[in-house]
Amino acid sequence: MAIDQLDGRIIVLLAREPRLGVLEMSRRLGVARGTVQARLDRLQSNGVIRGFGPQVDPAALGYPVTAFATLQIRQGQGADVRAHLATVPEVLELHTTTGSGDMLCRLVARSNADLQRVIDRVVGFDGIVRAATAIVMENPVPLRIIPLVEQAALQE
Amino acid sequence: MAIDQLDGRIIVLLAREPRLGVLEMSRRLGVARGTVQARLDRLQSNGVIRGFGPQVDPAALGYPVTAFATLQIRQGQGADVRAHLATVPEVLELHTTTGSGDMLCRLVARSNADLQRVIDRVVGFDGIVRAATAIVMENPVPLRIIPLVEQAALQE
DNA sequence: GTTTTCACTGGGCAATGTGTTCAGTCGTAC
DNA sequence: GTACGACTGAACACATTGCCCAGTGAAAAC
Repeated sequence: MAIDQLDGRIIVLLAREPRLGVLEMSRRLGVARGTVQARLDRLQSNGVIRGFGPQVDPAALGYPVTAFATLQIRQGQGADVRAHLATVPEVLELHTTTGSGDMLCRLVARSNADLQRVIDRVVGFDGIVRAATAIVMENPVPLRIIPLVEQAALQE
Repeated sequence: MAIDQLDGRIIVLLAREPRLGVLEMSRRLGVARGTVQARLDRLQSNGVIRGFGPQVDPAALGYPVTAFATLQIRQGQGADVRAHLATVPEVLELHTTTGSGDMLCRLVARSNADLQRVIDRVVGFDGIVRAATAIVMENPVPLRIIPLVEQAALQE
């Protein structure tokens, strides 16, 4: 579960240049190929590296509008609401949070007008008492992991 | 910018089994290798596929606590706050949203106690007027893209 | 109606990387 | 002092990659 500095360098290198093969990585890092391979296997079976799925940009897919919605759920309806939201493709992410039956979800839409349709579909469900939506205007820090990995690697 | 069904199948296949090579994908999809290669190149230069970076699980790195913080920013201090938050490794993501100088950020921490330290560091900055934090308890829908890709592929 | 354009096919080629195995070295924990 | 675990450097067969090509078909332009 703890990663050392070599693990950290492997992850950071891979994050910067994902197309690198094991052989090229071992050259860059100055270690044997088998070492890199063993580390990668370990990181993946550890669950530290979940996978190498393609990072898709919703904006490029035609969904340039992102929003976060805070939902207040009627007591005992949590499971139903979760199931409902899971069926909406525009719901990219859903969290339950502290607070009385609160959830937070990330939405995307084709336009501000389309966002209204998405929100209607999201909140058009019985268990949802109230919804507050915040539309994203800028994304100064896109989802990142490198600084955290470097931090974790230093603390060994 | 629009993707067709073959593009969609490529992305979905790649999301499910990221280790697949171009040759194996062409076999599974029943098209020529060159076609898959050309589509992938196009998807990447389009920006639809941003990359294939490793998906790192913060929990496995020792940061099992996730939280979302809503920050209210003093007028005109936005740029400074952004720069400040970018230096905090535990800030994984930052958005500016509608609302009077509001920002939303995703945080991780080693424990609930550690979250206090992170929040102190985040809000210990002049331009931040107020902060409201919601701790994530469950994550019923982890960040996903496949349903949206399928939706986009159908609409052609 | 003819021609151009474009994407896809199916094949071949050299070069490279992969998965795997092995023996040898080093430091550390017992 | 010995056993263990991790790393090294090398070898091997094999599959895949990047790149090229000519041929086909359909749709768009003329």
